[in-house]
Amino acid sequence: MPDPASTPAPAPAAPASPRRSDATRTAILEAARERFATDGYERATIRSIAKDARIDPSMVMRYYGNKEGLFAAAVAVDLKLPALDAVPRAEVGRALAAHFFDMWEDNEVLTALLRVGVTNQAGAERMQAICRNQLLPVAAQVCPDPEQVATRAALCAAQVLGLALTRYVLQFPPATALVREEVVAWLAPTLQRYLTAPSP
Amino acid sequence: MPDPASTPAPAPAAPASPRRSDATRTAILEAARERFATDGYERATIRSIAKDARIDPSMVMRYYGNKEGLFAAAVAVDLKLPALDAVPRAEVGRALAAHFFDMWEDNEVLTALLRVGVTNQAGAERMQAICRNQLLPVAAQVCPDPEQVATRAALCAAQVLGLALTRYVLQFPPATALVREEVVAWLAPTLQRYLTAPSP
DNA sequence: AGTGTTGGTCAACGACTGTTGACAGAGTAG
DNA sequence: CTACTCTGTCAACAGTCGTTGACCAACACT
Repeated sequence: MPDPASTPAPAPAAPASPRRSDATRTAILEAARERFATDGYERATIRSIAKDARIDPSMVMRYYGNKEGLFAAAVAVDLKLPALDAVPRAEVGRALAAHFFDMWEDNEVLTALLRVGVTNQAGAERMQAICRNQLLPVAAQVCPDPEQVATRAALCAAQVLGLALTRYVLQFPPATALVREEVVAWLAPTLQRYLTAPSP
Repeated sequence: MPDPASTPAPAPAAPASPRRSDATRTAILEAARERFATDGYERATIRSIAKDARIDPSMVMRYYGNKEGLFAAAVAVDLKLPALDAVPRAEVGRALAAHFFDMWEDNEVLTALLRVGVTNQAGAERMQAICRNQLLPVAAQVCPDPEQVATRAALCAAQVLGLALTRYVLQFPPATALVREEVVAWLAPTLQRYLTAPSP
């Protein structure tokens, strides 16, 4: 049966089998991440990715099946969110804002996912899954009402994604001019209120 | 000299010349807006737009020159922002939040611009121009420090665009489930603080 | 009437896309 | 050495894209 997304490993039970093509595989993934981040899904062509990785386009197909498989393999996001019940309740907003800034600032995977999610259904679902699996549990640690956790997490996501959009994708000058402390200082009270304030 | 974006009006000084093809022209623009809003720039093909408008793809080229010209003609955004110096200072956040919600809710041009701006340079510049020409002057009416007007307007844009992204483009369930009063109640204090609060 | 402009259809072009299969060297096990 | 798998290159496929120009019908003007 065809299984294009998985690697054709000879030993199916091998947890880590170093292959001679690992260098090529990672080169493809790196080029793919960069292209997806700067061009979005449609304009990031397999040919351009292959050229960046200095290999033939057919290698991409062999190792990752098709373009969707390549995207799935290239974009794996771990937000590395800290446990919010370990920080003082009045500082969760600041902690989240600082963490998100640091994650976005040197992680082109997040930009790639944002750009792709806007025009590609699979990308949008991936973003939704990340929010549900990674952001929601952390929000649940500090939200007062369990019924509102999803709403409050979505509001936080909206604020963070909105800043990422204007800063990294649209590159509005006032948004790109902000330094770390400014971004954190402006966003912290917003996230704090979305997470812990009583429902308006 | 080629001037593909302008209409080939016989009388160059005529302010309003009703042409026999006006119905076709508006049909093209409506179909283009809808396609750009749902598919983004790359996947909204001229052929699909022409099929929606029930005409031949070559008509699009004749009337709007090329795809970029079509986009420029189809997406003309007027935020219709109210004068903020006319509302009580403590309510500018709520007024803005309510206005943006009403604008986004039944205006697919805004969704089209957001989707296109993420993958198309011209779209991004268009968004930036709208913020600069329409949002900035209104923000200047209520911002305490003239030097910070651009920053505060950008923060408001980030929050509004972030909610639009999660609600209309990515369609996160918690974001789409919010009703008007909830959106306004959650966003109003944020916009109020971004516009009028002292610099953090 | 005839003549020129405008609205619209049709077929095709070159370029580019994702994708496929045939084929050639490098590495390894027997 | 032989046999075989793995890695990589090359050429081509079918389809779609934006775009163009030839051609015809409907109208407007004189």
